[in-house]
Amino acid sequence: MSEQPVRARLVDVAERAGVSKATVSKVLNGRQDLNVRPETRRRVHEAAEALGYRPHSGARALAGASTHALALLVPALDNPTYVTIARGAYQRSRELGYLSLLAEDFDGQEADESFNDLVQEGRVDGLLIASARPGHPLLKALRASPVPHVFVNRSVEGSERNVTMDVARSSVTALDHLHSLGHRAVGHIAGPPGITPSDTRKEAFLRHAGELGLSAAPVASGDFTEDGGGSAALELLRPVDADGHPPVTALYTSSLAQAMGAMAAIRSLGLRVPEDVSVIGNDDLPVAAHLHPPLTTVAMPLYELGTAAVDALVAAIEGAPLRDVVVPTEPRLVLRSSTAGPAEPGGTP
Amino acid sequence: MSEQPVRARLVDVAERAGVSKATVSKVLNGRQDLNVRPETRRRVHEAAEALGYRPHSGARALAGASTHALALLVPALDNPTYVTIARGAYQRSRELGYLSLLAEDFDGQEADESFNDLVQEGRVDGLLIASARPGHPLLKALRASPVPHVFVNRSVEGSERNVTMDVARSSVTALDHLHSLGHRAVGHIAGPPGITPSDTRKEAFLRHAGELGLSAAPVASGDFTEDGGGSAALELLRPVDADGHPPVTALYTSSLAQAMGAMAAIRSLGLRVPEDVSVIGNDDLPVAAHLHPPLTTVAMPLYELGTAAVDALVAAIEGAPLRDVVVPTEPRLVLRSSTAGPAEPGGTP
DNA sequence: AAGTTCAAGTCAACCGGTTTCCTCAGACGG
DNA sequence: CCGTCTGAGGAAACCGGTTGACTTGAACTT
Repeated sequence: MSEQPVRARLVDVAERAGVSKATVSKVLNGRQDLNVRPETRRRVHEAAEALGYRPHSGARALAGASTHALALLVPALDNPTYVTIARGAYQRSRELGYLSLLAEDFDGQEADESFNDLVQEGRVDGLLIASARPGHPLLKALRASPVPHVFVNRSVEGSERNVTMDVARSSVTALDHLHSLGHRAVGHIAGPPGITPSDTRKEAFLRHAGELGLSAAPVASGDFTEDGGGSAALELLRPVDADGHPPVTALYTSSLAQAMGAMAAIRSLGLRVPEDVSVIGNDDLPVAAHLHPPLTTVAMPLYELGTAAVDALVAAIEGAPLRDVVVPTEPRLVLRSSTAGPAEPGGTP
Repeated sequence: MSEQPVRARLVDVAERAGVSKATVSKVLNGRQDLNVRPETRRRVHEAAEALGYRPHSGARALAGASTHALALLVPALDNPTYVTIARGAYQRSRELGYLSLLAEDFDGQEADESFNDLVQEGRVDGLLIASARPGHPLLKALRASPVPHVFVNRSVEGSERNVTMDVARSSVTALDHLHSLGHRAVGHIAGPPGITPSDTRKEAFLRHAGELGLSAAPVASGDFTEDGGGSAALELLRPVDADGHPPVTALYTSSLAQAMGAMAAIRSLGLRVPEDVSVIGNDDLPVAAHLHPPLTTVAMPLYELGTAAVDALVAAIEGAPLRDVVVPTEPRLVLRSSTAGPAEPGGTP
């Protein structure tokens, strides 16, 4: 029954604690430029607690203080990669006393709207942007109205506010695995060109393929979707030779959806996974274990990417200078059944 | 260059249009209790446009008006079902001049926090709740502080504010399909007990199985996940008889993830989909087409569920009385390759 | 001609916080 | 004994909107 039917306000807390609004505000915001007796401090906290006081975010924002809210813009919510990042961001936000709002930014379609709704209307203090790409409308808006913001996963060249993972390393990990199984002709299904993690992964793939001395390392681009992966896979697997062997014996894809599309494409050519073609995908999401066959992946620190991005953004909001950050956790190989040694040359008909 | 570096405020618009703040506010909010000359009205709109004016949501909320924001609470964002609902909600919100915020409510874990952050701190005008279940902490909080809210998909008995789909019909559609293929023993993988769409689907399944005179219609429950579907499938498929035939020749699952788990379980018993066991899943999400084999589904109007929920909630916020709503679009069978006629009795070894 | 009505806006209080500048009492130094 | 300093907290302005009461000039009645 200590529950009030109506919201408790700052004055209510002040009255109950026997002090003024000003004092309550200062105490609850933990300002150290202030002298209050421990006893008073205690009374204030007690009153706030008892009344279940929650500051009105609008009033706070109006008074020139922080809204204690961030927004995360992701390009596609049906891509579990972003959901994982979002979870990390949400959790870390909480820990830092911020609320993180999630918005889908269909590759720029909604960017301006979201920007207006969230930033211009003063709902958030900063932006986590996972949907950046060259020419994105948001980039212009951000220059006009310089809200604190960081770029997550997809970086923006020269912005000095990118929070990313070691994606180059993921290509190396994937290739090393396939190489150690005996594969010498490996194809890579990249994401759309121009998107940084995609480009970086591709360059690292080509470089390391050279270092390993692979006999073939073709690359095809496609959307991060099943269809994108499917058509890219067909590009890489054709033409099959007289014995029915495709030009590569393994595929390394940029997303899980692409891996699914690639596996379907492989089957459509009458080939099997992994007997004829091995497949390894990026990002170890729960579904990977439930595909047929279960997919070998390179696990990326997505959750951690989310937390790191929030750390950087909150620091920026609180006045620290921004700089590029790469989360330290290394990509990790998760072995399942979609990769195996290649059929011996001239082997099974 | 019409871009101002600083936010335009109401006074700025008023000044530019040569009227008072009050007039601008009334004009922009389209209040009809007001007399303004069309000419004045035009000038106001023009000025607002030119300055790129956006009302500060906090100021607005503080002044006792609406924040023009809603929140959607979903139990799991990695379930694309909810993402689809969220998209419908988001889109419809926009059309109605609201912003819809998405929050993950891990089956009640985060409910109180979210409630505090969003409702108590005055960030939103209403709640769309897709994560309801009996005993959910939110239900108590909602009674204490009666914010406008509706329950989406998962209904709350007697609340008179449920927005749902015709899930009973989806069971009928699925069963009719399997029956027409010749299946007479069909198992159903239900969701966790106590969650309404799950219970309703199950009851409809049993009723219609009776109407069709099926020889067997066992039900097993499991989480909406792959693992949940997998273990439920094993329950239903065991024991296999001397010929290796399981007790049912088809499975109808409550979620796509369950269907994936079920297909893996079927294979683990050395059986094939659809030759030995057919599988049909609920909700036609894009991935369904890319599974192996492509999954036959019952398409539910998820997007529309999202839009209908927003319609109901906004109506409630604007003062209309609430009532239960069922979206009119009927479940639709989407035929793919995971369903086929059962093997003839005593057929393939 | 004076009173009434109405259209077209304006005034100013208010929402719930934050922050700057003050006050006030007691301690302390000279 | 008086001036000053300092610790502890208060008064009030302000943020940017909304809203109901109020003003004003013109037209319309009687």
